Amino acid sequence: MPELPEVETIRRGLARHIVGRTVAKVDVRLAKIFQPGGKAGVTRVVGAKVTKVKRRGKLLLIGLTTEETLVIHLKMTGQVIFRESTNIKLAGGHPIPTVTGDLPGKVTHVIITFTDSSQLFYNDLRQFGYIKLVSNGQLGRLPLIARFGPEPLSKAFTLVVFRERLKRRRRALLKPLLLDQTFLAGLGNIYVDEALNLARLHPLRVAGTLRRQQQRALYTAIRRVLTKALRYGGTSIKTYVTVRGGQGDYLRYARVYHRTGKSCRRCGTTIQRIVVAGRGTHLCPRCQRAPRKLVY
DNA sequence: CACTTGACCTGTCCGC
DNA sequence: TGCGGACAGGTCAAGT
Repeated sequence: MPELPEVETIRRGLARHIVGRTVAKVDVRLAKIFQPGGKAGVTRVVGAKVTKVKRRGKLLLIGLTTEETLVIHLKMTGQVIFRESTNIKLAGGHPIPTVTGDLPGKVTHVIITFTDSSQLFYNDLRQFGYIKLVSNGQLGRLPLIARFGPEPLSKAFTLVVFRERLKRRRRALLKPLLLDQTFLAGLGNIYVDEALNLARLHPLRVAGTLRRQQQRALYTAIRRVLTKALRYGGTSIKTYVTVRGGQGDYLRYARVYHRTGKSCRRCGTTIQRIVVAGRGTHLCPRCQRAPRKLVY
């Protein structure tokens, strides 16, 4: 599920709801999700107050007064859902659309209860995600974080920086390159396809062959796509929900992702699906011309 | 260096 | 209705 726009949407929701709350209890139902597991980790969190909620790449970082941080990776199907209290209905009175429809449900693996009895649920159908507890001093040394590339929406990520990084990876193919979190932190399968289409570049183009104008187009496309997705609260396919259980709306505006067989919004050509880097890849074969001599 | 594949899991969907 | 296979938003390690 969650790429930068989804994780950032969740971050904003969390920041609004849990900052200042104090952890009363942590219920770990599936041990491997909460690391370190056992009593040790749980004990360190109980009594701590949430000071801030940040994001780096696709990671959620929940800062605690204990100088430790809960690091959450949602991977493919993780959900973080906040409920004010067990007795208060959600806005609109709608049930929370989790995978199973229940909350907690059978895919709820961790429940954090705050002292005011509000709760945070970690759901994960495929169980790829995790919650780690890391001291703030060690945060930057987490392998994932240590190797992250720039934040695509940050001021520091300029066209000049992008060009420099492309130069260093000139032999890479665009799709795997953009999926690589050490190149840029936060893009995933959806927004890579979207950005490449907007920039009119084929996923199998070799990075070093881009003309300057195409480098610029790609840079702009990445930022525009992410910004737009953020505006619509991300993309809900199957399991992504916001902190309040809402859906992201970006799929309505998607250019190619999840649109195999439909017509390109720009030229009407049928959107194609190919496999690149082992991932389903969507493109318009007319807007995104295949590199010379490439047959797939 | 850089790509591909399989692994980690559970569920859905589609064709037969 | 059942069954097998492909596929699903992400990383990681291993192989080429």
